[in-house]
Amino acid sequence: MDTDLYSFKINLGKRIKALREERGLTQPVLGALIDKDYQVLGRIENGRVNPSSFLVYQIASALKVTMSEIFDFSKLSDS
Amino acid sequence: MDTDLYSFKINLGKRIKALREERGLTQPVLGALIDKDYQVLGRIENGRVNPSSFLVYQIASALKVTMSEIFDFSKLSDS
DNA sequence: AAACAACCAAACAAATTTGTTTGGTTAATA
DNA sequence: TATTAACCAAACAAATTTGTTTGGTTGTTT
Repeated sequence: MDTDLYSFKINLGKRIKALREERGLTQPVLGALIDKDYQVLGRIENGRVNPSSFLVYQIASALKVTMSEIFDFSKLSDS
Repeated sequence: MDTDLYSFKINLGKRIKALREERGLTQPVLGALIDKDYQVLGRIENGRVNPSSFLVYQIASALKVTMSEIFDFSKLSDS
């Protein structure tokens, strides 16, 4: 479920981090792929921001996953 | 193609508008479903903003479509 | 030990989105 | 004609994201 903003940010961050690590990419390397500083990714992965849809779209493209894949929070091991 | 921000906003807006109209919903009605003024939707549908991922997520939920469905710009009749 | 890479997090200004109000257009209807 | 609904668009303040710099931690390597 989890439809509030706080949980959304946390889950989105976890999902992006998991997908990035599955591909063996570091934040600096993924950042270079989308032309952003690694701090931008860190902020997202740690759930501190609600990133723009375009930014998530760019991340999905760089990770070669669909948007639905990124937002499929059911794939997260519930902490 | 179309990876620049300008095209992204235009295409995202067209896609949301198309999906909303397919369901016979008005901006005020869809707005009520996500507890937003209809002007917020108008701004998005007309490509004037790059909405937050959470907002798009809420719209997708209200329209009962996946995020990939919303971001599948290939389904747009090329203007 | 020193150097390096990866990452977290805070801070700041600048840019943008968001919430809201307002005025206008168009089409349908009473 | 008058009214209503739907929509576009501009404007404004407030909130938030974004870009960037800085300092710190951890683990690895030389």
